Amino acid sequence: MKFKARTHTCGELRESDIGKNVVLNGWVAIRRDLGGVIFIEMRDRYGLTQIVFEPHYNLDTHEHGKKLRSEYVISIEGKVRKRPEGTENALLTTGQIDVMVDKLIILNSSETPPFPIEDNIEASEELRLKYRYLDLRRSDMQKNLLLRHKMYLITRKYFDANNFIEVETPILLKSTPEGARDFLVPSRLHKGKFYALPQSPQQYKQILMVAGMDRYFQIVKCFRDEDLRADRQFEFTQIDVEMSFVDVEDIFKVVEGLMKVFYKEIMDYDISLPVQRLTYDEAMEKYGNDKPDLRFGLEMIALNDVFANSAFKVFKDSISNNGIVTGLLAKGCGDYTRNQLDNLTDFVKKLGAGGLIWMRVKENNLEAPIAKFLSDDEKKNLISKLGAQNGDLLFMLTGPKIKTLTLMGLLRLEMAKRMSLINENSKPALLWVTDFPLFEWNEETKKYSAMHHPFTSPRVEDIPLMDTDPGKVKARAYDLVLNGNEIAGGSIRIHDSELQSKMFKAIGINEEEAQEKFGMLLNAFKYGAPPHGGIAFGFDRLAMLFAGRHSIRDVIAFPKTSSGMSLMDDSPSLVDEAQLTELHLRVK
RNA sequence: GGGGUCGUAGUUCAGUUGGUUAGAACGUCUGCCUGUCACGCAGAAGGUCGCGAGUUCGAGUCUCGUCGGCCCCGCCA
Repeated sequence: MKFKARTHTCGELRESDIGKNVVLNGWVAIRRDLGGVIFIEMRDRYGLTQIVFEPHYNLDTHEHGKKLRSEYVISIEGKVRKRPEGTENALLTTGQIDVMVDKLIILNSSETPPFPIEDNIEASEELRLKYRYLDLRRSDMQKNLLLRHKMYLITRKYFDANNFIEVETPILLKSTPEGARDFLVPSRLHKGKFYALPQSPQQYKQILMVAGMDRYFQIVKCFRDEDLRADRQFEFTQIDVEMSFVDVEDIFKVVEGLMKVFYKEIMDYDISLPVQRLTYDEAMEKYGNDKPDLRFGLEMIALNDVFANSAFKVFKDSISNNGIVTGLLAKGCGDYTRNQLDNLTDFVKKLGAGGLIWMRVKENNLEAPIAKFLSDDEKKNLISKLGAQNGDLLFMLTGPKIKTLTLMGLLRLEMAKRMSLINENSKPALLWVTDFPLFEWNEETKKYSAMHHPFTSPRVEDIPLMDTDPGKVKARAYDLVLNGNEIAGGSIRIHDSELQSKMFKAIGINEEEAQEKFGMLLNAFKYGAPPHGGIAFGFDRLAMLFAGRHSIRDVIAFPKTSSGMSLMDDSPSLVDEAQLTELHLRVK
């Protein structure tokens, strides 16, 4: 089918183009056939233009135009005309003009789409994913992909300007049991052996430092076979960064610089630097979360000293077992009904809490089922410590430290929702969380494991603790948090083999095992590894936040559902027996 | 692995205590209509009530199972 190259896009024509003969190519967005005259809104990536078929203007073309339906692909030639007085459409950038059609070529017809191609549609996400090519035809989604594209450019420009080099690393590599579950790829040539897809290019980027690349970055796909969430997909994109001869502050400077450029170029907003910081311990104690949302306060308060000598058995047991009592003050919520409170109790119980202690503050006293177990002093101290006033509601949780703080952190978020404390338009709350624990106690294996990864450097002053009290060792690890979302995480790495051995020993990996699992990196380190460190951004999450969305699926062209299916291509799927045989596999 | 929630026309939804022929809006189709922009008017077609069992004289509605979407906990170095 012959058609001419467009002279203009569908978002381009203005009053200054009146009188021009133009060619437009695009889709039929909306048809309004008034019988004697047909109006078509023609759409492409750039916008909408109203084209007009009129019998007096061109009888044959008008006749032909009657065939048009939604989403037909057309090419038209016509003359730009000023719209008659009073019929301009201020909602369209092209609303001052019409294109009177001289010639229409129908390049393709279309079945009626299952949902309209427009913004603010009510189609279910399931349907949108099945017909993703139609979903992506919507300007809403095209805007998101355009934003993503812009972010790739900003990223590459920024790192290039700062002397970083983008290097690609392998997609097929050795499986390492540490960390997330690997996606495995069976080897055809090596019977019974497997490659893994990268969870991140961690070891490769460190090796690039050994190779003297000095400053590396990469926009890279990573893969983790873990359950999906609104902000987690099997495959996701990182901005991966590594630098030599640096300490924490150098990394922060580079990252903050990038965030500044992002905000400036995407939102035209000047963020104030440096970004504020909290240690992991502070974040957990005040917000019950290692990625706290600081757009609102609602801080938790540790109450162990208030109840240090409490006769209340629940507190007494908890505190003597090294647990914590944490409190949360909900200002002005003293009028919550018993039903609402039962509902909140249910909320924390379902998350694993034993129960929820609540108290209404009334006439400078506390009204609650457990009030009778507390001494007058305790009540007084509790009120003053939380800064509670009449009409307030307070919550307490007690139990093992991290678990209890986490639960209260979830209640904090729930209360923030109920109290409407989260304003989506408030200024961005950027935050560094620092001094993460180096180790994490694994109850199942009864062993310590690396919280970040086993190449993370401890704080120098904590190195002696690695032998005596591993739980107390802090790492030179950090996360960047934006509005309660972890958007980047990294660490200064170990580059000294003696310290590395100590690290492996602490997490119960002997020399032989270390060589077997991490030999590539350990061998490289024998030949002059510079001190180095880095960070990796969750690119999709960042794009999601800049797009003002609540799911990374909205900024990924072809995402999977929360059960890991692709509704458009119906994967995962069964494969031929022959394929399995070739790969030396048998399905149990 | 666990919790919550949803699944009815192409789409978004309503559907009472289990009871006649399952409704509405939008969309689609047909006819009329020369300035619409949510075009209008008149009419029509369109249903495996996710799927499978069970209870019942009778199931969209109740029970069990199962599949799928979304959210969360666990998990995600």
